[in-house]
Amino acid sequence: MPTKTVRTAKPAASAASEPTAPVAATAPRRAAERIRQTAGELFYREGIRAVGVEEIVHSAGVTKPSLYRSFPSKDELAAAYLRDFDAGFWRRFEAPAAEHPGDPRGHLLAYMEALARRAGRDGYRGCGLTNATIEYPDRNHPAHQVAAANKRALRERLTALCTAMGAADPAELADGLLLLLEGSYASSQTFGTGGPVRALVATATRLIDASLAAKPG
Amino acid sequence: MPTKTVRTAKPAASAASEPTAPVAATAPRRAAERIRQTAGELFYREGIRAVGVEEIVHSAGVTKPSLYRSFPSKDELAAAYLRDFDAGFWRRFEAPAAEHPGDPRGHLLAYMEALARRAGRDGYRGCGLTNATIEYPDRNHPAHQVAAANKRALRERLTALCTAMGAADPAELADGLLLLLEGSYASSQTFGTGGPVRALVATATRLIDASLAAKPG
DNA sequence: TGACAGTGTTACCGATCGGTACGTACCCTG
DNA sequence: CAGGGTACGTACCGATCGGTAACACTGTCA
Repeated sequence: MPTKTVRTAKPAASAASEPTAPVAATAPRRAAERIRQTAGELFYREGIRAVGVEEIVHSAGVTKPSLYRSFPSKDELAAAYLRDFDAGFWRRFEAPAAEHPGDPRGHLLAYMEALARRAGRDGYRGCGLTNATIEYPDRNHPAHQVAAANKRALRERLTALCTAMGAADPAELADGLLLLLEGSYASSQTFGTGGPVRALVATATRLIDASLAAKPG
Repeated sequence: MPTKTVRTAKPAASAASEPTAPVAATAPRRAAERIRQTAGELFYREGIRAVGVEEIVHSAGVTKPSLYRSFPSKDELAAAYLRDFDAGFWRRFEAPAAEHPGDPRGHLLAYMEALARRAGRDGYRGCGLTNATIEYPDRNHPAHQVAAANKRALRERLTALCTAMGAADPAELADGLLLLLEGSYASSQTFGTGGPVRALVATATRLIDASLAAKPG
C-alpha cells in the first residue's frame, strides 16, 4: 500500500467498465487505451506542445513506462491522437450522407449545420488536425504529416462532392468551401458563440448556388 | 575558463549595422530592438512555444538578461511580437485603399489578391495572430488577448467595408469574408503553392456580388 | 503449476526550460 | 577627474522536459 496521494480514488467519473469493481483494482485495465483517450482530450483542449507526458499519465492514472511501452515517443503519441481525430472527422463528415442520399449539396450543408452547432459550444477548439499543422510547421514531423494527409483527402472529397452537384468549376468551388471550413475551425476558437461561423451555412449556400448557376465553358 | 562551445564567435552573418566596426564592438547596439526583430522572425516561422528564449538571444547575438530587461517575461515578449504583427497586418490590409478610393469592394479584393500572392511564397506561415490563439487557447494569456483583439477589430472593419459597399446584410457578408480570410491563413500552411487560396479572390468576388444582388428586406 | 504478457513502482538520466543575482564596461554629466 | 546611470555579460538557479532502467506484482491461459 503506497498511498502517496490517492490517485486511483479520484477518477470516479470513468467508472463504466468495471461493475462496482470488487477485485484488487490496482490495474485499471488497458493502460494504452486510457492513455490514448486521455491524451486525446488533453491534446485537443490545451494543444499538443502545451501538454507534457507527465500530465498525460497522471491524468490517465497510469505511469510513464506504460506510455512508452505503447508509444515509442510523444511525437508518435501525437500522431496516434491525430489518426483518431482523423477517423472521428470522417465519421462526422460522412454521417449526414445517410439522410441525403444522392444529394451532395444537402450532405455538405448538413455537415456545416452540425459544425456550426458544435463550434458554438463550450470547449470547442477547432480542428485538431489544423491546430497540429500550426503547432508543428515542420513538414517532416509525424503529427504534421497525419494532419496534412487529412487535408489533402478532404480537398479531394470536397471536389468529388462539388463535381457530383454539377458545379461549373468543381475544383474552385471545393477550394472555396474548404476555405470556409478552415475559417470556421480557426475563428470559432477566438470568437465564442455568435462568431463568424454563424454565417457559414448561408455563405456556403449562396456560394454553391452561385457556382451552380455559373455558365460552364 | 568556461569556453564550453564558443557561442559568441559564430554570429558573423549579422554584420550590417556597424561599418567595419573599429571600436570595441562588444555591444551590438540596441539589444532590445534586435531581440524584438529576431523573436518576431523565429516566433512566426517556428511558432511561439517551439522557440526558447535561449535560441532567441543566441540568434540575436545578445544575452538573456538583456531580454529580461526589456521584456518582463517570454509571454510578454510574445505579446509584443503580436502587437508588431498586428501593426503590420493593418498596414497590409489598408495599403490597397489608396489605389481604390471610395471603392471598398476593390480595396478588399486587392488585399485578397496580395494575400493570395504572399500565401504562395515559401516561408509563409499564415497569420501569426491566428496561430497564437491556437498555441495559447487560454483566453487570459497575453498573447491570446492581443490576437483576439485583432480579430474582433478585423471583424468590425470588414463589416464597415461591407456596409459601405451596400451589402444587403453587411454583418453576414463580413463574416463570410472573414471565414475566407481565416481559411486562407490556415490552409496555406498545409498546402503550398496551388492550395485552396488560389480560389480566394474568385470566391470572394462571387460572394460579394451575390450578396449585393440579394434583395434587401 | 508454470510461463508469460502487461502493469505499476521507484529512481534516475541529460537536456532544456524560463528566469535571475551579480559584477563590469561604457558614456554623460559635474 | 569623480560620480552615477545605463547597458551589457558571466554564471547560475530550480523546475520541468521527454525518456529509460530495473524490479515486483497480477491475472490469464496452458
